[in-house]
Amino acid sequence: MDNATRSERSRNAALEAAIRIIARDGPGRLTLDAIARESGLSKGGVMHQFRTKEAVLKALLERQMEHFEEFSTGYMAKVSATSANPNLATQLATVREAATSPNSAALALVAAMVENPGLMMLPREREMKRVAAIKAESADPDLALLRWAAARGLLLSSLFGMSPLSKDEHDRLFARLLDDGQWAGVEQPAKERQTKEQPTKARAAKSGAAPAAKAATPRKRA
Amino acid sequence: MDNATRSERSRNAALEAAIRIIARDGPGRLTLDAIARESGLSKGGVMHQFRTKEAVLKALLERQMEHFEEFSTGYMAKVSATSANPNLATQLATVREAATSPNSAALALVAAMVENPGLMMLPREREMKRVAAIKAESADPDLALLRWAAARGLLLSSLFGMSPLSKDEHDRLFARLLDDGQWAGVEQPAKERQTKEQPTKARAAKSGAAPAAKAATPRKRA
DNA sequence: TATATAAAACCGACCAGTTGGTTTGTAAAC
DNA sequence: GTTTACAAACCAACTGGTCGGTTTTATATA
Repeated sequence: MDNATRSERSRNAALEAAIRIIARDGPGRLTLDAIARESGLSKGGVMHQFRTKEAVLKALLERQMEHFEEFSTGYMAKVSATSANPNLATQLATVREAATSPNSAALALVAAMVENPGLMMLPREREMKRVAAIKAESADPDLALLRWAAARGLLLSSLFGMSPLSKDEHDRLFARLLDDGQWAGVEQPAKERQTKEQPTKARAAKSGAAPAAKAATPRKRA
Repeated sequence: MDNATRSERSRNAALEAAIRIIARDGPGRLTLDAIARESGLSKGGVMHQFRTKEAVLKALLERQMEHFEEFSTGYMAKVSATSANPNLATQLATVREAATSPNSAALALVAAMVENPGLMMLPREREMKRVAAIKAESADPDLALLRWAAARGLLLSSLFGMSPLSKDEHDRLFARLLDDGQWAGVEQPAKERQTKEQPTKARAAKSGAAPAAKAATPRKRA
């Protein structure tokens, strides 16, 4: 077999084994020996492809980021023409994809954080760009951010096995998040937002009692 | 020194050391030896207070849950009279508290998950009750769930060091989440919600295309 | 109150197993 | 014939956990 492809096959086998281990046994069980066992390679073989464990983690992260990047750009291409906020739509859809995909490669992220929190820098930086794009395209940046945050909440909760929601609810919520029409009702032009809530706790109700009233309020944008 | 208080002081020292370690070095670095070193106790001393590492984790979890439970009930007492949805308000405030508190004890959760995913059962069950209460009290349960999810998204993101948001934005978003008046505009009575978004991926634009147009669409309720 | 004794809290050396990583050897690809 | 891909034995450091012993506190007795 060709040398280059042989190498790539081994790298691939190792990384996929790693993901399998994380998903099955938890991030704490991801060791080099375990990867060797699970992939069929010898430990020496694994170490030949990745000089350190951190290299494995980094490769795992990059691979996952690449995967979702791909999904992202594909989705973006489809909606950028029709959507007013394609970046938000794309991010929401991507997060949903991550939450849905079974062996969720997003587990790589968890593993990375456990072992070496510093590695989180890479995804965080990429995320900052995305958030910036979302804010830039939105008539109400904070609302967009909140929709984005909600999606992430759903994703992370289920990723860590602490989601109290059923799959049905999960899907329904994502659908509503993605539906721009559902949110137009609370949009507020960036600056003139009335802040009726001071950051201190101990009171947060005041309004909200008569829910239907506000619904009819007309909304325009620049 | 009294025996009982001596014990409690040691337990306390160990648990606080544990939290410090998780926050500083990541959950993967939490070992019994590290706890001993960091707390000033000897390893034997630590082992005397906690028979196994799992016992440490469990104690950490329980302690954290107790702390937020306390905050929760306190907040609830204050707001239950005036708010239309006190459970949601309380949960939002509690999550904000967790996200704000510096040494965030919520890290215990991460550590538990890494070491023994089964431990997540306890917090998840408690969470399910809370979510049920939130749904029960709300005129638009899904909207409430989404506000709840957004709060969790903000919390978990910053907890894992992957929040791309500034502290200012963070605070502002929580404030808006808590303000019921800001959300009345999109409330929809539980059942007759239009689902224009099927859960398959690869298409989610269709609607939302002409955003302003849709915004004017009247939404009525029973 | 003084003292003997038990019990609890704590220490630190130690154990077997595991960890990330290295070294040495070998067969195939170049 | 040199480099590349892999295997297998190996290593020091560390892992969770045990154990015999020392100190501190509690209790009984006189």
